[in-house]
Amino acid sequence: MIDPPVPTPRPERARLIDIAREVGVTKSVVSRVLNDDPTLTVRPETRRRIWAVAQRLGYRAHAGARALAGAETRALALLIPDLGNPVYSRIIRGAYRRAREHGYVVLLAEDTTDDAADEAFPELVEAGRVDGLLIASARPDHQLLASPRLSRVPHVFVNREVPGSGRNVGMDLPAASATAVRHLHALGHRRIGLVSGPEELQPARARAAGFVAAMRELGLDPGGIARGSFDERGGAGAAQELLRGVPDLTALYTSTLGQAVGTLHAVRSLGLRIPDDVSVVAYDDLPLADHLDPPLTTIGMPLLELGAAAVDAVLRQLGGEPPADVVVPTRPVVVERRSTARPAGRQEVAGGEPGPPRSAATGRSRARPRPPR
Amino acid sequence: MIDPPVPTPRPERARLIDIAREVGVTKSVVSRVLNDDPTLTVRPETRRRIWAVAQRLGYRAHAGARALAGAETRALALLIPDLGNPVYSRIIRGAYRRAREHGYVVLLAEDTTDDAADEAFPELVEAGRVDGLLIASARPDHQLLASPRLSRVPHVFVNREVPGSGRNVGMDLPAASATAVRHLHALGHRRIGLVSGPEELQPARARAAGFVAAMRELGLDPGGIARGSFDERGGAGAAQELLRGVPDLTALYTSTLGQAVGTLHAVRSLGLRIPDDVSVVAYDDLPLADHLDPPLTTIGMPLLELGAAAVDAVLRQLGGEPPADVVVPTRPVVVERRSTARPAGRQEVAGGEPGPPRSAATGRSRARPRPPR
DNA sequence: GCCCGGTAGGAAACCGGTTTTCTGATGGAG
DNA sequence: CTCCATCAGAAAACCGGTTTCCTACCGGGC
Repeated sequence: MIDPPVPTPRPERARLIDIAREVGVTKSVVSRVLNDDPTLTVRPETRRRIWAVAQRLGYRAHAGARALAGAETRALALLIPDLGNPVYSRIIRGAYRRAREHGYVVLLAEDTTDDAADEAFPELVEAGRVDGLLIASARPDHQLLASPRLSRVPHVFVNREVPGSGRNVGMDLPAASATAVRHLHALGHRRIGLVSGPEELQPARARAAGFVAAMRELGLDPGGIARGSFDERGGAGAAQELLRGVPDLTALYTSTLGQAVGTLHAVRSLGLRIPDDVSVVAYDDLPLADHLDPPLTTIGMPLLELGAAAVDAVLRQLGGEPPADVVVPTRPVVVERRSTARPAGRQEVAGGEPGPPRSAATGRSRARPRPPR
Repeated sequence: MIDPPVPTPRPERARLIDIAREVGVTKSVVSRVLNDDPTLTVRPETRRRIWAVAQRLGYRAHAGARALAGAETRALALLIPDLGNPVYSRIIRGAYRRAREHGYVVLLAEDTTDDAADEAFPELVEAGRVDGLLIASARPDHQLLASPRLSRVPHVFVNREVPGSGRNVGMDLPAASATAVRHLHALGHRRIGLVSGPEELQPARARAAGFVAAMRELGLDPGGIARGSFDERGGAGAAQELLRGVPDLTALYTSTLGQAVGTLHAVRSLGLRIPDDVSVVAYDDLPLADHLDPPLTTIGMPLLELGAAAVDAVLRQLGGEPPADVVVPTRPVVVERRSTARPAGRQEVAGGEPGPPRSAATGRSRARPRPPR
């Protein structure tokens, strides 16, 4: 016994040549059969046997070898700024699914502000692990945007536009604001405030623009806008500013679900009730909305489609087409829960004019006992 | 002009041979210098120049070529069951960081129940994209667990044990329960209920076992346990069951933050106040806890360390060590917010016996006006 | 003067695919 | 019967690294 049993010397993967040997052809034939090379002519019988053996052996091409041979990696990288934010989980899922339909894998990387971002790009793109790049919610000061290295790889920007890039994949944000405003207007609200986001962020501006346009169109004063960060704290601050500064305010539209959570706090801390005194609508419909108190009326956005569209766009670039901006056509929808109602008249607007009948809320709409005050 | 300008024929990556040519050596020398091959002897001057040129050209080895040449991919895959759950985002972050410290990349894949799971494994492991695998919260019926293909790649189970695998990386769950129980006991609670998870899930059992042990140790009756799924709905159901079935109950400990959200709903829907009538403590400290109403007292777990430990464990396997179970040593801590207080006496327990002074809450611990009753 | 050992690096095989070019056999047309 | 086209597949180069083995040079000891 000179040779002790080695632990794991053989990877034991089936290789092209294993199939070739078993079928009795060369590996080039196997490769071309499995890849449907149209320039190859083989007997149907041989073709069938190759497929059968590949199946039986569980063959899968070595991604590295394939990439090395000049073909594609068949992988895309998706850079996400914050995996703790559930918005992205839907975009990711949409991207995954579409990628799979095209035989691609999506490699996810968190692209936080700190130095980790420096690494994700070189480790994935420059190490040749991926063919293309999806960048979600790029910050305007993202160092990658200025880098010439970025331009050498097909890429798109998802969920936050980079103006002038011609590679933006987005949704109709103004339409989302209009949907929210029109819903509130239909309920009878006239003074509506917008809890907006940081002015330097394009989506914040787009939602604000849509808000202003929709308000004007309905003949309402679009002046009630306050800004804060996209998180709970920002929402609380902006909501407080609006509730204190805008007289007769009966409804708030927030730019993120996080802001909505802060808004709920702010409203209550001022001793007001939701939706009795103030209705609240939030952009983005996520599972959390169901479990807030009260369950939150939201604007549902096509996030799955957004992820899918981003994959489509980058695959088009891989196919040789020039990059182009894309807007997902699906329209925002109102997901009505219990944070919106007709204005009861926080002050003099006590009279109830007729409005559209309230549609059935999602979830159990058990009657909630109202404690006397 | 026979040859029109081709779009992007040259990847324009710097290769080993580019460096070699510029320095005036062969690529084998460059490779060995950059990889610190101890069997190589070179003049310090040559070594220096190689590094300098590599730096200047922004050289990065092609991952595929490296993997093909028998070396490692320097990538690990992390399978996550649900990217919408923020618990995982912390584990992921911990794993990323530790991996980077060792020069590895983490490729993330969502491993949902549906067919997508079938693809993640072959696409990442069998395509040779990764050297090892971290599997988070494997369900006991996960088809991968039975597959012999899994045993051929180094892997660990994170956050949910697979009994007998000898590859579990976990935290001290019983200690978490004990921490919660002791905290509530110190506040004066005597009847404490556990909102537990599905019995077939190992973490649910571990938390329940720790709960029972801690209760017994304090001479309390550990009988108040109800089960539900780990989400909001399960928490609401189990909490309701406990609040209705267990007399004199003054505190609830929930097994997840999601269950806590459901529990808050259930408590309120029975007309009880938090923390005045019922205190609530949740397992897992996440940002959301700060923004619930009231902000939730939680048991903070070492999730970053868990992710890091999982990476360490799989890297040890790559280094040739046999797999072994790991328990992250960091102890759970109480993150006190406003969902816990001394029991006011939901019924006859009205008298206030002295207890330990309330520690300072994280965040603003603004005095909370208690409305008269 | 010769041999020896260390220093500094060269040469080449190999990993597992892809792709282009080439060849042998067959069969039908003329 | 011969020739050419087509069919079916073979052969080999190549991608960019890693790794093992080899070699040329140099100085010193005997």
